[in-house]
Amino acid sequence: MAFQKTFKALSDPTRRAILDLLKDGARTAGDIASHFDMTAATVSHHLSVLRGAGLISDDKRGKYIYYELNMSVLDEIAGWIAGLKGGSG
Amino acid sequence: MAFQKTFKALSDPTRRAILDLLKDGARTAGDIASHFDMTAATVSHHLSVLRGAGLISDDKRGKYIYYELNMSVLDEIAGWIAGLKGGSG
DNA sequence: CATATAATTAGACAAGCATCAAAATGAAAG
DNA sequence: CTTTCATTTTGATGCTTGTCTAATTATATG
Repeated sequence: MAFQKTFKALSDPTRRAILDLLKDGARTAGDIASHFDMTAATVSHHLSVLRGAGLISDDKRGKYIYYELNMSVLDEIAGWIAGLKGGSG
Repeated sequence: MAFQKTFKALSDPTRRAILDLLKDGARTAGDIASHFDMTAATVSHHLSVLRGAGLISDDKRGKYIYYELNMSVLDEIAGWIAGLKGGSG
């Protein structure tokens, strides 16, 4: 499975905070960046990692890029955890 | 929450494989190490990271140390994912 | 076109991390 | 007590990563 990118993406606190931010709906890159005490370039990098892991998707509208949560990959993670709990299966 | 150590621990493929190995029951450090193409010292380091994250617990019996899965931390991760899916709550 | 705004990309750097070999700890057995 | 086995710890090394500044792309507007 392609868990590697996903877990790597989730291992950074800023990236998890971005996901938390997006759970209420899509936001622009600038809006997201304004919530963190780091440069827009750094946040853009984090968004790129999240996108590469399939955790978010982007939607360009004019000057803005809207980012949105992508649940399916998170479902796979949840499934993996459930598998650990299930025992030998 | 103290997710940071947990997600960092899960971000390495060897450590996830160790958890997969332990889902069927406790194993000694040597047994675990024998499943990987790396030195016992390296596997010991990974076990230490997993223990530090609360993902496994150890049980020393004589010459051997048995490691065992610890589900409660995984439950917290699953809960966090569920929270993302739930929306604004 | 020139300017302003939104966002990314490029390049550099320090901190962190996985790995190994070698040394050290701890427990059992001769 | 010395040896052996199981495991960890130490110290070193090269790769990865998060961050920044500066430069670049892309879109809208005067």
